[in-house]
Amino acid sequence: MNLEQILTQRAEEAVVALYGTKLDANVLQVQETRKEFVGDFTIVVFPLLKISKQSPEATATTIGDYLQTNCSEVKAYNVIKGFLNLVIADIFWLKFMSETSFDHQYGYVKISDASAMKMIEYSSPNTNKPLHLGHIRNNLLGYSLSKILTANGHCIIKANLVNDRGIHICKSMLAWKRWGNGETPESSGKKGDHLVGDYYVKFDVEYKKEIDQLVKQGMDKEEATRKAPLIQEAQEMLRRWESKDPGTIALWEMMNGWVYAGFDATYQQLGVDFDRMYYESQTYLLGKEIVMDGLKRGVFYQKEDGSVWIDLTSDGLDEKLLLRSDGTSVYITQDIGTACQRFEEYGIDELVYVVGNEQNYHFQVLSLILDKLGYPWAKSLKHMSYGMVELPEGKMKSREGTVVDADDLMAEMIDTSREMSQELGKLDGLSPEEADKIVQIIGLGALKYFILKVDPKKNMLFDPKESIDFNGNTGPFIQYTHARIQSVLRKAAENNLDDHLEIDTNIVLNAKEVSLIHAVYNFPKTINDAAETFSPALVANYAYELAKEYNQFYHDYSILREENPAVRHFRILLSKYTAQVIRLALDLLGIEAPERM
RNA sequence: GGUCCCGUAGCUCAGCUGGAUAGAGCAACAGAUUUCUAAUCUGUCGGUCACAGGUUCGAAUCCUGUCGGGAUCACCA
Repeated sequence: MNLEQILTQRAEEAVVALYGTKLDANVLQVQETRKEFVGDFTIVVFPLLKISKQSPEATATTIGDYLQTNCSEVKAYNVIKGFLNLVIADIFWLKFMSETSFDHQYGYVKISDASAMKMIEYSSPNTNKPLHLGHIRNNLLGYSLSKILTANGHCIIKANLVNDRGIHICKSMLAWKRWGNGETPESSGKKGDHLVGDYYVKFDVEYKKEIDQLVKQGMDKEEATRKAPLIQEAQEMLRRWESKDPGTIALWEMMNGWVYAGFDATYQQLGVDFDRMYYESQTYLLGKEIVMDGLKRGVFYQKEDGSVWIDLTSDGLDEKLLLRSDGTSVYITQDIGTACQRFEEYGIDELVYVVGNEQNYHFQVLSLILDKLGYPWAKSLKHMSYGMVELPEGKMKSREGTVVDADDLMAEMIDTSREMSQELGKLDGLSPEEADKIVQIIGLGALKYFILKVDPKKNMLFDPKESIDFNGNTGPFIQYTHARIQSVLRKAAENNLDDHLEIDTNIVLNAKEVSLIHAVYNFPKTINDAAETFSPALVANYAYELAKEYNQFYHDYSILREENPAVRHFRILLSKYTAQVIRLALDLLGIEAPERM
């Protein structure tokens, strides 16, 4: 039970004792006291006036008196209008400090009683082009969310569904066959995913030329788009792929292999990974039987041309196609199949899709269909919907070449962090390997934090100039605070000041110290909230607040020069815990916290 | 047109299960270094929380409407 819950309970007892009325749940609000007032927690008494039949001030004072007398955690109180501010006894904070262990990962996070098995699908790239900034947001969110859910005691399976088939892959294959001259990643020195992406672009360029040509010859634009020889050839290639033509399959496997090698490198640098890979080439036929079965049971209906539909108009949605008139699957058919497969294969309790908000409608429909099919877990599908990443010059458009490539972006961030580190002399005395490592940690920390600090569901603006700022609300600022605390701790160790770090419960805390402990104390709550709302941004902003809090603490005190050993030990320990919580919070974001920088 | 999301300082963002005088960072200006890392800290400037109603002791927060921005409504994935 945390402090807020204890106080809520005590206050409810107080109301029973003083006014003889039992309150409904949630009538009583305990919240943190705002910085400008004295106190740690505040109870708002306005809702109690009907019961107390007293003025706000009198009610607050009466309850304050009771709590001070009967609740050992409450040391003092003050009343401002209808707000009862409670001051928590130092002994509570000191006990918290001495009883809590931060040494192992999440060791002190209360694991919820019903810890669940969850699968979280993220990344989901196409194999016809390299990853870009939008994928970075997806990957960072997915990876961070999986860590946050793990920290809450859940068992998480990280899954990636690779879209490795379809007309877009055939476009790359065709262009490579025609204009590639046997170019490979080895022969060209290009990363495999970039190489294949280049041929995808090449196809588009040539395809456009053909369309223009046909239009010039008087053909209708739409017809030209359909009848251009290149697109027809690509479609023919897709048919050969689907009939498992050996030559086509071999080419497909070779080029996809290049792409996977490229993706692996990107994933590795970004620091994300997966427990289970799914490939659309293996799953795209799933779901058809389930749809046919649903048709038999009358959940779906068939039109005259043989296509299968579901009518969702009574749910405020539209009619949705499930099987084409030629009997082949569409996107959602496959998703129905893979969802069933996953719940059967792993017995998971929840399936989370990290997918952009342009697919909100799709997932709404998917969940509804599965519900109508009678699957009890249909409501356990969760869509972690996130907004688009925009650039100062507008939206990313691959056609207009305004896409920010993931590999380029990471390289740029690292370069910038190297320049800034060098300017400040931070790399002096480091070996080239050490310098590379630190520069990478900081550059990527800046990128990850910049993206994760924003509420996932909102569209965000990515301004490259601002993202490489290392001051203020940024990843490097938090990393730097952590590194500086480590420096303090090293110094303490050198001077043998940290060898018996038990807490003297008689020392008196000041406002800054209480404020810092309070911030540390809030970490588990933050992780819980982040898991419930699918929002790594809560953890990010928490980490920043904590780092800022520590910087203020540090500037007012010469920790190691403090002469009272008990106080000195306490401050060293508080520094240590703060550093550990910062490191854990950054870890939940997939950001490393270096010991020095 | 239907549905969903967003609108908070010049800019980027917090705050949203209703609570006190709406907060940070950037930018601008003024300061701070005998001390553990100045990638730091302190201060000043900056607001009709898009607008209008409603709910109530109290609304940036909840409801309704309007305006503005975005997404989506394919026999694409």
